[in-house]
Amino acid sequence: MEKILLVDDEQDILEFVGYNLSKEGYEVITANNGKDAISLAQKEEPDLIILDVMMPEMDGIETCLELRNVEKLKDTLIVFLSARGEDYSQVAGFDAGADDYIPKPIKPRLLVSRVKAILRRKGAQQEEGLTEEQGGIRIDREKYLIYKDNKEYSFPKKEFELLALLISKPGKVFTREVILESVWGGEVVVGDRTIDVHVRKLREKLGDQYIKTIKGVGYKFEA
Amino acid sequence: MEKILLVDDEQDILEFVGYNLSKEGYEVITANNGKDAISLAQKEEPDLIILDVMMPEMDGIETCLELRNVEKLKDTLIVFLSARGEDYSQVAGFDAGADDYIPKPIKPRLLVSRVKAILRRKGAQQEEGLTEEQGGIRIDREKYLIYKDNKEYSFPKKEFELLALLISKPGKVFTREVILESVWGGEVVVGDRTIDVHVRKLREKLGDQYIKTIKGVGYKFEA
DNA sequence: ACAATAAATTAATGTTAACTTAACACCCCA
DNA sequence: TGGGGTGTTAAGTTAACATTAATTTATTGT
Repeated sequence: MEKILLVDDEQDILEFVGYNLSKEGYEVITANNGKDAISLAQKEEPDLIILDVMMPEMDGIETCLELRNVEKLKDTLIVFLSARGEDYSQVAGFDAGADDYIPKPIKPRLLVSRVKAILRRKGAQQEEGLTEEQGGIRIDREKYLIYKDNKEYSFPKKEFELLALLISKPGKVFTREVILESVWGGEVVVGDRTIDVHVRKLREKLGDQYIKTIKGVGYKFEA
Repeated sequence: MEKILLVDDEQDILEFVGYNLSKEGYEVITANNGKDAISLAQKEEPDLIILDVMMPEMDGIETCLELRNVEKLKDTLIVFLSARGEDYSQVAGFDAGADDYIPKPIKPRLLVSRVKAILRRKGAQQEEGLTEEQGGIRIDREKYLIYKDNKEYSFPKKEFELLALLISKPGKVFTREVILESVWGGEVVVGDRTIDVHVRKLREKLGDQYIKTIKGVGYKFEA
């Protein structure tokens, strides 16, 4: 049974969303602020965390960033609840490392289908982890090797990590912020062109067709 | 239970692949040439068709093209089996309307995980398709893509954000002021015609019927 | 420990798509 | 019939990215 941590300051929402999810067979645990959420998440290691964006003291974005800094929650799924119109929250949310978002007002059916979809995607990724390849390129973290056309290549660390990140969710656009955060880590500040140059190297080695630029947004991998 | 139609001229392959798939709980039916495959597909309407590229008389590509001409098989999944090295078959196969391909020699585990992945992708599409679509247009923020008539388009950022805003509340009129605030952000001051031009571009790409002008008020999206 | 080599970053400059502006056409209504 | 509001096109401008080389920083081998 999949475990979902629900975080919101409003008791109503916790009950409403919690009810709908447990009805579908999920195990639901709750917290009503960011702090509790973080400690509870570490103890319970849920499969999915649903965070309200708007909360007093520590909002969803902030909470999300903190969660992402916890090693064992690195690939826990995080989904935001955000009011329509707060369009910015989507962008900011994805920057903070969210995997999806659910618009308010909450419609039970949409909620449930989103949650199902995202958990399925995760299951899919884990299952495919070792065997599945994307667009003829396979990556082996353990051996630190890239396979393409039956040949194996050994990439430098940063290039490897960058490729691994992009390929981990083919099609998804990763912003520069997310890339920096994820490949270079928290506080490191590197120049503006560093990512570009690494992308260049990857394209040089793999061919231009794999990594696509979305101007003003970021980069993505495509098969 | 999902139904898979297996097409190959070699009895060995049919048995080998068929065995591995039915072991995983799929219902497997078989044909050993293109002609039979087409008539069987029409009768049985399988969820997935696995076609060997190399077959006497009518090869996989040709069979695939014919299958794609049958209305009720339009979105049936088709996967090719092709010998390594016949790299071209991938290209030709995808041109013919294939959804994936499995390389020979066939490794049972890869085969099964590919089949699972592709059927899951289909399931996901169908389920998610319903959630956020307006008038045949769907927006995927994560991939930064617009889908219309099963085709995907990549829009520049401002156009994307503008469309996303309008489509977020179909029918609602957004004033120029609100649009500027939301797409361009707080303090930016741009000229009077800027929004018009972006609307023009969207209409050019999507067709005129979607974005409606309310004179003296603003713009809205309509299905 | 040192040179040799590779990797990562910065710097400088080129390139281009995206965005904005400008100029004018149109249309409807007072 | 003229003015407010919008549509259209093309031309101008710029922000973002690409590219290449130079420089700094790590890693490796002896």
